[in-house]
Amino acid sequence: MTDLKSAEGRHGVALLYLREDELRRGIELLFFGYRDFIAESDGELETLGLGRAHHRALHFIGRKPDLSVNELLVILKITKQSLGRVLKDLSARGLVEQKQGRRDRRQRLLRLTEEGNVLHTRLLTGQRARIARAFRDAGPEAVAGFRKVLAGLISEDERSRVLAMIGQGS
Amino acid sequence: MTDLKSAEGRHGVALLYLREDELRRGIELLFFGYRDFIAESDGELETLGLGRAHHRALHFIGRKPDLSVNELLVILKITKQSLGRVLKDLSARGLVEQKQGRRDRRQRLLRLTEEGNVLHTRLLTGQRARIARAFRDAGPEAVAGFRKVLAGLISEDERSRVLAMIGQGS
DNA sequence: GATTTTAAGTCAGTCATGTTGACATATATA
DNA sequence: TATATATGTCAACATGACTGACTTAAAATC
Repeated sequence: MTDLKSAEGRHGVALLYLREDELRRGIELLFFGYRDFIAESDGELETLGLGRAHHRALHFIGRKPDLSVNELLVILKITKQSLGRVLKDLSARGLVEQKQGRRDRRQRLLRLTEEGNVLHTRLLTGQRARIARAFRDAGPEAVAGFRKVLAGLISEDERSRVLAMIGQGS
Repeated sequence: MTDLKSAEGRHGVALLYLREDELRRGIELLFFGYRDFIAESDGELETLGLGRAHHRALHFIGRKPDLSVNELLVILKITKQSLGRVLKDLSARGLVEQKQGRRDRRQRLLRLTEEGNVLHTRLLTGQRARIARAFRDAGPEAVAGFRKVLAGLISEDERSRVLAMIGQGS
């Protein structure tokens, strides 16, 4: 009855799920859900003297071995200098190694060491457990919706590229 | 055929959406979707010399005026010292004001000034536009699924409290 | 009424992670 | 040969978190 601003479709149909407070709920759910999901690995990382930045790099390197530094920069959207520090830490701890590219010898291709892979797997397993529980509790249709909405939140000019990188579907 | 680890239900039914790579996709979608969603307000904030921390505080104060400092601390899950700096900035810029609680005079109740409310509205409008587009493109069922999954990602021991705070449903 | 707990604020120091800007080196490409 | 690209590095700085210690005022409890 109240608070239906910008929630009327062009046929006068009330699009209830687009009401202001429904949008606010979506925004806040994203905040709390993301926060708690991401906080999960923190304990494990802390014992190793690593942070979330290291985790992100580890994730994308583990996911696609022989990734170039530049590809990783594009994925993470941080500066070369920021990533440089992270990679130095990971190398120093023997979690990541770099080798010269064969086709392009300017490139330094990144991959996890065996030890790095162990950590990557351990962290990923924890995150998968959490998201798997949420997925299972919510059911397959909900999961499809979850993806659809998140895909729509990705910057339009990168969406197709990002979705292609993430994998089929979406 | 391949990669069905932990994706078989106890009846042997392949729960495709729980396959390892589907979970990974979910994790990555969350990363990219959240990142781009959150990055949106940054420009506007930067021109004011404010950051995301200020935005979060502003959001929850605007959303529930006369919030106590402690309530805000619980919501944001940061330390008193971190919040202190943020509130000092917001007060100094005349965006937030504090008044003594009447029932409990130890409390400092927070609310936005008129100017603070203008900024809050401006930022929220931008975020709403983005999420509204994603919601509209995805449709109501997808939105319901989006919420269901995100609610499931919230820490179990706080979930009901957080969901109650966010609002009806979910 | 005295004691303890709670709400809030503050000072000081540290850490993680991001930023700019400038510059160097090796290699690929035009 | 000249230019562009991929990477790395030095230095300085900003933001937003943290810990630990301590204060003040008010409420709650003994």
